Amino acid sequence: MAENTEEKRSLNFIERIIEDDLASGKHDHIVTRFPPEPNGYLHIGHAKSICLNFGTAEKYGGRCHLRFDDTNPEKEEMEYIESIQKDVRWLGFDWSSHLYFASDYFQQLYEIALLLIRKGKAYVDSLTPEQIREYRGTLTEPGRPSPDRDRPVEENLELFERMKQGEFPDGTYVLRAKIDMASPNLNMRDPALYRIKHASHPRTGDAWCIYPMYDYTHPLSDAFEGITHSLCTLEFEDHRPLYDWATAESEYPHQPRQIEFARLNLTYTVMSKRILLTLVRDGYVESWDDPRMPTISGIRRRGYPPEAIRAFSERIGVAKSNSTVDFALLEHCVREELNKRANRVMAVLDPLKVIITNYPEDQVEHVEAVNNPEDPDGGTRMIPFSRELYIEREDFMEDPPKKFFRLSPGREIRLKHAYYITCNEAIKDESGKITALLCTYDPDSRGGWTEDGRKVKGTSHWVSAPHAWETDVIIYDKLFTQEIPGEHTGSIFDDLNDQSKQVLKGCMLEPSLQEAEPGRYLQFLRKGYFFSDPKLSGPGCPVFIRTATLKDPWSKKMKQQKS
RNA sequence: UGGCCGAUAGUGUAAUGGUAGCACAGCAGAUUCUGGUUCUGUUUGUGAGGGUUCAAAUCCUUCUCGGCCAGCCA
Repeated sequence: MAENTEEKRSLNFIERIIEDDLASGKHDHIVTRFPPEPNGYLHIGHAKSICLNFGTAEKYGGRCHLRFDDTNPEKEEMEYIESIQKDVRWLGFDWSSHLYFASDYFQQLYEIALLLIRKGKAYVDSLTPEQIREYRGTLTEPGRPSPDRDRPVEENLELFERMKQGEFPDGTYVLRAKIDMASPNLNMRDPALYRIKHASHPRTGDAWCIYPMYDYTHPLSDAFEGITHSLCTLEFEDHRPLYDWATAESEYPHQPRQIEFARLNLTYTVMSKRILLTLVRDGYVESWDDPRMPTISGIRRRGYPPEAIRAFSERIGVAKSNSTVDFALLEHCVREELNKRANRVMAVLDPLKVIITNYPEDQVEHVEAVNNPEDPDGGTRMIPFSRELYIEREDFMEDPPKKFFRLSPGREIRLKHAYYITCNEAIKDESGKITALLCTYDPDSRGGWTEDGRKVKGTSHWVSAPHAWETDVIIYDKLFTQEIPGEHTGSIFDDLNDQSKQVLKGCMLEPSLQEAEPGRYLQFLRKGYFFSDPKLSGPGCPVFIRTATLKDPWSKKMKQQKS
């Protein structure tokens, strides 16, 4: 059909495997899964995995399951189960009816454990955790068999039953796979399959006091669900032989295949759950969904659109080498999306009063403003203009450097959508601080242009003073000052950016903004992309936070010259 | 000096024996009622040595560097 017109995009190594499997007839459809443990909030690294799993399934007309790996009741909570579902949906993915929980398989898993025992492939061990570690050997020395390794099947069965019945306290017994204590891969040295935990599970309550381990549960869950390609991160590479052992020994007809890829690392951020928890717990940020956090809930509040995250995920690709993606690429994807859809509005964040001396005292007129030049259907709105206005303080310089083409004494600029104005005088207070600018306007320049076609290089945004809505605006910046936090200082907490949150008081916004509903993506003209934070906004009083700056070569150049 | 995996511009990722490409970042310019967007141009790369071949990022080999593994976590 449209084959010729479509550019042939190169495949990543996972797609290559899938296409081979489809071509060879090994599979006629594919099934993937996203398997979070509900023990915390999802972050941008999980977003990569979500996009990869759901996106790949979508691409090949298959399906992707959302499965919670809830095998450790001590760490897991209902709250996380809900937030994770919300995050996946927000990213734009749909598991339809395929929502699963490893805990739903507890009975099935238990029965397979019985099978393994009967086959002589598993045994109940009474060694303590410390002893098991000793017996395991080291990276360079083989392990030794546990004294319980050759316990008779009947005895194993009986003990396992009693474990299940709750006869033993935590840690007294464990069910172990009987594989190879001399394997160079430590995961194969008789790994634990079941442990005793007298803990209440968020979903199964007190029905069980033995819980299966990840290495046992995960491959079998994949098998039960007919997962064809089980995508996980690199650190599970060493577990693959065990994954294959479990699916084979279970004698379950479907054999899934585990494929590992490199997890996402991003400059200027940390992805470790432990550190993120510390940031929240010790008050470095305000919450899990603090807009500075790399959590999905954080970036959602920050005003990053889900489409941008998906585009980002697409662009970073997927491979097997450890890598760290430039944060600038994420911001690029955010700007690219927001440029298309964010309406342009005017907000003066650091106001400087401008008085148009030749404009009638009580006159107010309304000028028409295009909402989004990138969107032909974006429409226009009317903005009040009057004798007294605010412009950005940084848009005026008394003694401007070269290439400064904003306002200064005797110079003319354009007020966006309105008129040309010329500055005549800067009013100062006793301390020498400029308090107001006296300007004149050209009545023939209404709308921001003139018949004579004279060039006006500078354009400023502005707000009519009597109509302005005065409010605070929150400016967020990177949480860390270093590309790799802690790389040089040894502690990521020494590299925190103490300027990561600033509340700007007394900002002057165009009046229509007071009506902005929560969750609006906006561009404050020349200042950046802003978002009405759904968490902080109330009816009639949206709270705007900065999502990202605009690219700004001028201020970058000024900063470079300073330093 | 155990095992497994990896190494391509600054960053990320293609090229699977036949012209090393794309994106971001950087730089320079054009356009612009946002110093935004858009457009054009451009700097920079196959970790090292050896081998096979007419031809190697790609195959073989040695080395170097990096990551992961000794939870009854996932």
